[in-house]
Amino acid sequence: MATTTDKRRVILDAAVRVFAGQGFHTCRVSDIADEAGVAYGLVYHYFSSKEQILDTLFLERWDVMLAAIAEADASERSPRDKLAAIASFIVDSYAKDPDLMKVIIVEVTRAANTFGRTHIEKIKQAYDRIAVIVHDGQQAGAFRAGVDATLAAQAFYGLVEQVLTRWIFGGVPVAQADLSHAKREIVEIICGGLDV
Amino acid sequence: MATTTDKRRVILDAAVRVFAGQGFHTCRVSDIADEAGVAYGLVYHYFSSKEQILDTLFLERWDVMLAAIAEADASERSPRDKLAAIASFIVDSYAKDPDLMKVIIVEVTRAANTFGRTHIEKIKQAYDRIAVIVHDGQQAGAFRAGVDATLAAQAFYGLVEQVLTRWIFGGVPVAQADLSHAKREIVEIICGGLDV
Amino acid sequence: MATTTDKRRVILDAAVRVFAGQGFHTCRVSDIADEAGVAYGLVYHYFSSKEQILDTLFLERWDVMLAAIAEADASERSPRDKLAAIASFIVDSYAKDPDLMKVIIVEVTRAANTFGRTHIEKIKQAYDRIAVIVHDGQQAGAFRAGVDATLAAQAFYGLVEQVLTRWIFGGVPVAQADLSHAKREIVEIICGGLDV
Amino acid sequence: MATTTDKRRVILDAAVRVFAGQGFHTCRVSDIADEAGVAYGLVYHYFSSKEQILDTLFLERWDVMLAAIAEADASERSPRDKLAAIASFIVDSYAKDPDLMKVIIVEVTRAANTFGRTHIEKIKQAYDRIAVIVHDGQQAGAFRAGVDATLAAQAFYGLVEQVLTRWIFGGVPVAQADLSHAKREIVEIICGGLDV
DNA sequence: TATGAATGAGTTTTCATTCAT
DNA sequence: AATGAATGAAAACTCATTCAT
Repeated sequence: MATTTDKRRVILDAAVRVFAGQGFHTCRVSDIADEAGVAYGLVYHYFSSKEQILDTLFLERWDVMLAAIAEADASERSPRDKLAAIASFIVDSYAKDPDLMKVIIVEVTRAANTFGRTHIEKIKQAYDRIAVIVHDGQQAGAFRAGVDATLAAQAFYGLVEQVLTRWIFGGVPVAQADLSHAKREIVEIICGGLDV
Repeated sequence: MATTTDKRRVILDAAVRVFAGQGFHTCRVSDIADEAGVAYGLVYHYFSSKEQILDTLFLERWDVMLAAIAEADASERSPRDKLAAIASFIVDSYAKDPDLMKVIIVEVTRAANTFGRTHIEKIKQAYDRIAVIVHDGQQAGAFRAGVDATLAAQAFYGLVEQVLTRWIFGGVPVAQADLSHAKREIVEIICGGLDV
Repeated sequence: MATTTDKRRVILDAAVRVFAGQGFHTCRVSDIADEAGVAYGLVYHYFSSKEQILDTLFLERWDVMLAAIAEADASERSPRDKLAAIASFIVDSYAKDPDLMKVIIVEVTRAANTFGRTHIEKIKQAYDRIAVIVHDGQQAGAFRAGVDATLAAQAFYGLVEQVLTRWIFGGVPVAQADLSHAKREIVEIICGGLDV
Repeated sequence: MATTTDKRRVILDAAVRVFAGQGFHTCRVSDIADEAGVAYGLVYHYFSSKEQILDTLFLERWDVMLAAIAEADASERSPRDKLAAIASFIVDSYAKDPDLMKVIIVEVTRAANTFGRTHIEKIKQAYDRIAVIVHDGQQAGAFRAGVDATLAAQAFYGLVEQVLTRWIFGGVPVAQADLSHAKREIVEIICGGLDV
């Protein structure tokens, strides 16, 4: 059993904890090195800047996310179940590694100025694919035709992000029951709406 | 002769433009002074720190927002129209001063770590009041009882923020038609849902 | 009597001493600040970088030098005396402020890679004006026509620089007698040549 | 089969190109390793520091130069022809390997502070031997007695260096005709002088 | 109020050098 | 000999904040 000591990975993982704990702007590179238990310079051996670490973290994760969305879309499920699968995936991602999701959302996805700018395109891909699911659902008669698909996709993704944000802000570990509840309700609200 | 030269106001307004343009973390206090056309030190005459400027900006605006929500809630409208009024108010706020809304959302509302922390309570008030509207709507039989009111409020607010974020990221001025479209659809989606 | 405390000047003068003593590449900005007796940051208040300080020093001095050459050329002297005046000016410049001349020569004039590059044009102006003096001397029949004027100018300037370099390397203060001797001999060698 | 892969030599040659291209202070040891196509650590296997590489380069070349001067001096030539031989040797050295000469002159010979310091003695030997040639020429009645031999030697060497410096700064490859012209004129100016 | 020079701690980044393999 | 990961000291530069005028 190979006790892998991939220092690059160690640094990346340490960065997640540090970014989540103090925030990207607030932390120092030395905090990451310390947390990783490696020499200062090694961080720069593997990454060209603090930004590039965040970059890497985001890209790694977002690609998994895009793959999950694609897979959901490609499945034989109903449109509603496709959305459910996506919501489920994101919620589970948070449950598995709250720090990582916190970093992705707080420091990248929602940071319109500094960082998000760089990744707008990549981020939009996720929105767009969800919009396609909604649109196809409308074509297939599973969803109401009268709604703006793009806006609906935003509602869906906005709600998911909002839920995670609450958990992130809350600071308390989220119970298994909350996860299930959230998964179920997210779809219920978006699909069922508020009207009687 | 009301050539009011309230330098404090001038600085505040300049800060909005600077924060919106470069981001809170990226800009320097001198950028604000330059933009305002005042001496460096004057910024510190009126504000104790860079943070305090953002603080002030947020508080000023958020109180107006809370008032608007309260007013909507207090009105004789239907629950759905109350949500419509709030959506309308926020969208109009963006139309009137996109830079300010950008700053509020990007630098405060969504900055879970650094800044948002300080204002969580204040921010939550808005969410909570919206949740109350939903809840009351359910009590009154205007909204479905089966939905989690808190989650529904998050869906509503999440969608609104998501729409603004799109506009913010887009960088292009938003047409009047987009505003009206957004106002209408936001409510339609949240209330009507996607299901046929 | 205005005890001028132009901190900018103080920094510039301190830089001369530090550059002369340790060399541009070897010294730290903090050495300059210390030598000047000012806070670290003030150096950056007046100059944008360590390089820019050297830049300023060079430009200030070289312009004086070009003016001296121009003045010598404009005078009614014989070509030989014009060269003598220039040699005299440069030698006196060294006598007056050896550190400054050391910095100019060692760190700028002779540093083909890093720094000199930037100022090649400015440096060339001096060479060219001297060449013109030689050329005019040849036209006027005061100098031999058979020699390449540009090369002769290089010989003249090369010798002057070589002499200063010796003094610089020598490290010992130069006696008045050495100065006079040098002024006289420089012209004698360049004009009289070695041949019997 | 002499596919000699003397890595030490390869590193040395690569260093010449790198030093010439970026300058000693600006380049990194890794640049040299990259240029040489060897592993980072190998540079330190053969040399104890970046300085030592420059050291080696200088010493190798300067010894050849001193030998050439000695040889010229030992020959049966006239003093004037001895100087001509030396000028010729240096000019040819530049023609053969401009980068190497550039490094020697710019980074060692002219760097009074940092590097030259170490080699002052070695450098002076060249000057001194040239001065001896001049002095002997005066004794033999071939050169004018009235001139300071040391200064004359400086004039000679100063001109040669100045000519190379021009070529170095120029950056353009030098034509064969320029080489011959320079060789001829250098001696002509130093020996014949400017006077009619 | 208003100015902007002065301060100096704090952080990123660079890179020569070492060392285990 | 050869490799390149690992180390960490060193320095430039930034900028919020203070303060004398």
